[in-house]
Amino acid sequence: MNELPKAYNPKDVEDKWYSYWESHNLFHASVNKDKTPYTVVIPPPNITGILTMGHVLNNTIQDILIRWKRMQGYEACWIPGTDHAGIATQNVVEKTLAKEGTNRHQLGREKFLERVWAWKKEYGGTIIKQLRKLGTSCDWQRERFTMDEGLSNAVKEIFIHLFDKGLVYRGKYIVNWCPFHLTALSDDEVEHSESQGNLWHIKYPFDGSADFAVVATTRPETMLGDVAIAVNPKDERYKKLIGKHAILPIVGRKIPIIADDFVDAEFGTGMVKVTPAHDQNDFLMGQRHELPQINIFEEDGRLNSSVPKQYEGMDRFECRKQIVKDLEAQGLLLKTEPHTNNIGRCYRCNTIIEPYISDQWFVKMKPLAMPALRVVHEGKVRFHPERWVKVYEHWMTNIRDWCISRQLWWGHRIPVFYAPDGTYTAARSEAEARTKLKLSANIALRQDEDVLDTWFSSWLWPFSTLGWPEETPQVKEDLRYFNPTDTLVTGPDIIFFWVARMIMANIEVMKGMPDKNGKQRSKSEDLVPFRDVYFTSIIRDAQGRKMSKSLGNSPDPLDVINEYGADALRFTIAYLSPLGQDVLFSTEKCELGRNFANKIWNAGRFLLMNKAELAGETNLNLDKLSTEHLDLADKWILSRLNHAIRDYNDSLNNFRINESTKVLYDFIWHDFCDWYVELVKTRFYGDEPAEVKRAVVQRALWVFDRALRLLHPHMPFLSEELWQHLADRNSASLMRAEFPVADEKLIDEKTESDMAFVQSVINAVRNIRGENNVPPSKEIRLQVLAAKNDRGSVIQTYGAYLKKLGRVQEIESITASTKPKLASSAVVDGIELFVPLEGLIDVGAERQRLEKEIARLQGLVESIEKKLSNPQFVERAPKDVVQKEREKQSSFKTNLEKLQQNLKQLPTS
RNA sequence: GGACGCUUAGCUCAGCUGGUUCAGAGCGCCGCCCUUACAAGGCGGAGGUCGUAGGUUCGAUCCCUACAGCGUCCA
Repeated sequence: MNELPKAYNPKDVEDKWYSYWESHNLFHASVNKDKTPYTVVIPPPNITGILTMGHVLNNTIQDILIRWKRMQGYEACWIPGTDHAGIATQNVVEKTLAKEGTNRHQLGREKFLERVWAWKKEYGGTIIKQLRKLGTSCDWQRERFTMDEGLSNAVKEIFIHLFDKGLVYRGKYIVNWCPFHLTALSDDEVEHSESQGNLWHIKYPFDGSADFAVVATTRPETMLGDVAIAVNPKDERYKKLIGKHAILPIVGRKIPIIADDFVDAEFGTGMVKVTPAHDQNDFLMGQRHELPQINIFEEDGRLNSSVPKQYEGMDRFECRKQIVKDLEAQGLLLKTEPHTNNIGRCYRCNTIIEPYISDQWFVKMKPLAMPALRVVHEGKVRFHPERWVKVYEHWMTNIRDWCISRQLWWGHRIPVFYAPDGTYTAARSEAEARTKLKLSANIALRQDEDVLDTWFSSWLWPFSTLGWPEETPQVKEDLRYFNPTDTLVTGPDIIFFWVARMIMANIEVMKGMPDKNGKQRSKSEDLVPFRDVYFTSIIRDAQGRKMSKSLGNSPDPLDVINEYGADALRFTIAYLSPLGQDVLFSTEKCELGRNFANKIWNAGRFLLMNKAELAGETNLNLDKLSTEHLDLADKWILSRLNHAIRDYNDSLNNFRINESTKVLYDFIWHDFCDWYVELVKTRFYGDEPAEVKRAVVQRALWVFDRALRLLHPHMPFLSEELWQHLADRNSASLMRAEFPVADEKLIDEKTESDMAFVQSVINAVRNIRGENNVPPSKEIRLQVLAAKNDRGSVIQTYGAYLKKLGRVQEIESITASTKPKLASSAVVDGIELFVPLEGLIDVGAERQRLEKEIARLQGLVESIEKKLSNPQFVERAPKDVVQKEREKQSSFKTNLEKLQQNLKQLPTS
């Protein structure tokens, strides 16, 4: 066989294995009654997006989970797909049109949508292609898009369902309006931030009096739409003014002074202007007092014709400046004080949101929220980390209705049809609408122009991707089998946008769905979309700043993969990602994963070289562990391996991704490479019979095979490549190999403690060498003064290990009377070790070394002394704790005394 | 203003249910080494009174309270 290259080169293997897996259909899952399903739906990335580090983290975690479960024998199904991203996509295409000197209005709706679809076809799959580079084992046959036919039907269906149930309604309300995108946004699409502004105090003269009211406002331009002044009814200062009128400056409108509890007497002067068309609170106040609504803005934020001529057409912020100037000129501006206010901005374009009255569609959320809150309280949906439950709870109990209409073209058109007389209904088609409205066939209906919020399609994702609302046998079976899905991996930033709403939709739609055996479930049972939600960390740069395009601090994952390999990136990001904490990432950190990959590669390379050497062409069967000629190192590595398996499975079961990563790292690098491979060399190169050597190499390969299985979910490419090299796999793939199960019988404390002793002796010898600066080339002898315990025999038996790993040429037993005079020494478990170093030893350095160790032991002895001399400790602490302390005490004391003797023996130079 | 999280070695962070030589890892740093898998490596070493002040407990990095600093979300 060919020898492996000296360093691991990811480029040689990644694409090769990805296409192998895909062409062998290994990612596909289908209903299999003999297996338990394990399902994950991908958070669908935007078609406009490219792969970011956030996606890398998120999808690495999903792939780890899905590969792990798949190997464990679950029918593991990971459903991928993309999101049509209404605003973002429309934007991209509009920008292209602008470059061509045209716009969507010139093009018309139909032509424009053709352009968007064309764009989608060409660029919309970018992120999906990029995901493959990461090694994601998605079932690509199930890939969906929120605008494909099936999902569009799902959107229609749920809209009609909610409309008929009275949970979707239309109304004229204040909404968050983006003057750039010319559309309404939901509350969640508005991002609030503090900004430095002013509080302007403006005089409003009373009608027929020289006196005036003073109102304070942060938005003086909206006074053009004022219809009242409000005070708190309990405010003694203004009681007598209620019912009187003032003259609105500049406009000259006569407006009433009203009383409303909402007014905060502490704010400003305690008198506020009321602009029902441009402020949420004023809107509600206006309704209570039946005030008119005067809309002063065009959709793009310029002033409209309902204001005095000189302001018409002005931008809202220009107008603000002008109004302030004009008020000042008229002596109506009393003062201007700095004021910090909270400004809402569009989450897509950062434009300041305008509260704007318009006709919009809403979903009544309270009835949907109640069961969705219940399932989280009942633990049917669990959050990891759990603290997000509180955030969820708070939002769900204070939930507001969801504005779902958008004044865009790219999206699902609202399935509502209007009759000439103004009546309307929701329906699958115009014909159906006519039937519902009881109209004759010759009456033409008009469909609503608006489209739905993108999230109105993504909240259906856990069941729409499985084919709902189609009713074919295939879809029915898939839905029963794969829904509820198991784990959702997503960012906490979309807990309201998406997670909460999916829970609502699933409960609402899946009501009464038969279970996977076809058994009808009760209508009162809440069917959740997923059982566990893992909230990922947010990826930041090394300085802790959020990744952003404008800062340019966001590495391109494809560059990182190119430089370090996909496995290295996956491993590093998983290693850095604790549950619920942010991740500070920088590209160089991938050295961790790359170095680890290279280490594993070389361990494999070493084993394969020896396999060729010791077993030749013999086909070593790696299915079964050979238990012939087991020695301490073998038993030890089996014990460690099973520890690692247990810890790995435990950590993933508890969603501790970074911990599972550390288990792999420590076991493979430290236990396997640093110790086991080194120990095994003594047998490979020793003088045992060939048949023994074959057994040893078989076992080492077997252990390595299990290590690769453990590693596969984290590092799929590297593990597959090496696994294929270990034995003839007959076109099998590691992807579908059985995941290791911990064998508790092989976890052996005695073996581990014996081995720990051997390691301690080796460490002691290495320490002597290192501290005395004895280079590896210098030969040293080890003299052992054994106490009467079984440690002595361990040294006897495993002398070869000490020689190899401690680089000792010769080991001899001595007695108290033959202790060397000039030697470096150490004590391990009461066994005294001497390394005679005549001519090499720096006595001063050796004294220092011993003194340091003595001081350390003295510290330990003293602290235990203190504990044991405290009668309350001895009385109240559990017996075994006290007993352990006593044992520690005596062992420390023995070692301490011996060290002190040896120190005394050293000549004082 | 409310809720939540964080503060441990020079840097980035583990440390899960209070007691195991519990004070750890990686990087960086210092010394030795190209030892027949790996210099992307091996071996050894230095570095921290676990944010501050109290409390609970026989015992606190860990539990409680207050405070400070940082961060996130909501209003």
